[in-house]
Amino acid sequence: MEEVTKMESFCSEILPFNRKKVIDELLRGCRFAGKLKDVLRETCCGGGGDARELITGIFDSFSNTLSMLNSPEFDEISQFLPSTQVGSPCLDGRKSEDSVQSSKSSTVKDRRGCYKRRRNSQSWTTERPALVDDGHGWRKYGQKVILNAKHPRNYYRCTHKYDQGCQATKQVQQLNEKPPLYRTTYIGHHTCKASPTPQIFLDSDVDASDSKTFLLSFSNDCKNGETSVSFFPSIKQEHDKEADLTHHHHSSSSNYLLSSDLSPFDHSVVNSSCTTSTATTTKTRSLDLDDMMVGSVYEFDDDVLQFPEFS
DNA sequence: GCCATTTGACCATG
DNA sequence: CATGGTCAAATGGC
Repeated sequence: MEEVTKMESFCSEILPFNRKKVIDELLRGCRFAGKLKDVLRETCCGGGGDARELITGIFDSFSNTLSMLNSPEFDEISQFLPSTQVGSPCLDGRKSEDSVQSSKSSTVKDRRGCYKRRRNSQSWTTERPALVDDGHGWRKYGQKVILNAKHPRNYYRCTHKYDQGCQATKQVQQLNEKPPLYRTTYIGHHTCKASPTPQIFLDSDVDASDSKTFLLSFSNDCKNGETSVSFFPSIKQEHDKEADLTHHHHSSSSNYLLSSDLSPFDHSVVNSSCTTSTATTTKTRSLDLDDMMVGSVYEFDDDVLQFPEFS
């Protein structure tokens, strides 16, 4: 299985510590994913018993992997990570900014060097007809009139920016009045511990109690030119960590962490998403599910993913 | 009094 | 220099 080979190669590069365990677990998960992929090809909705069994296997596998990665040993791994990782305090944390400021003028009005704009942070955009509660606590810190825009843009930061150092921000701008349309740009992932409420699902027709989390993996098969799709279940309590880890380690990847019911998955949507994946090798990108909503269009740095409203 | 929002100023970036 | 992202004092609501 080519996916497995790529995964092993990847793990060899970034996981020198405790590598075999991690690789074994990831390989196992990949095998399950491959089987699941085949099953889903034959069944239109993927909700059969076989799929459920495989999902359970993948669930266990990746849970184990995450547990290992979250061990203290992982801290040692982090030193091998690329320096371009997002969320570095040196890039956008206020403490480093303040230290810069303190070395300059003490005048209150003089804020030269007091902050740096965040760059390299992962961002994605949603467009929705109404402002919805995404489950996170946000605090407005600015409003700006934007050129050629009818409405001002509002700037929000996570309420846990200072108590937990969460660097997540979002920008909300109303695009239309009739019908109302709001564009929300999320920048950075939540690192705060506060667990979001499931309210994000209440805005859609999806029953929150049945909602599950899946990691969609898009990969191109170099041999026959086909794009393959795998998706894995995840756990709400852990996906923050998962997203964070993946984000830091695979900055140039193309996996999508989505929330949805398993059954209503629409193949045409999956296929159209795949065509936007430019990878000639397997790419992995995960996103913070808590910030994503069913029924929205997501634009990432270089990809577009449409996730339809389920009926 | 505390906390969130408002708003003008400051600053980074292209 | 224009634009937009962020800061922080002022303000308002509870």
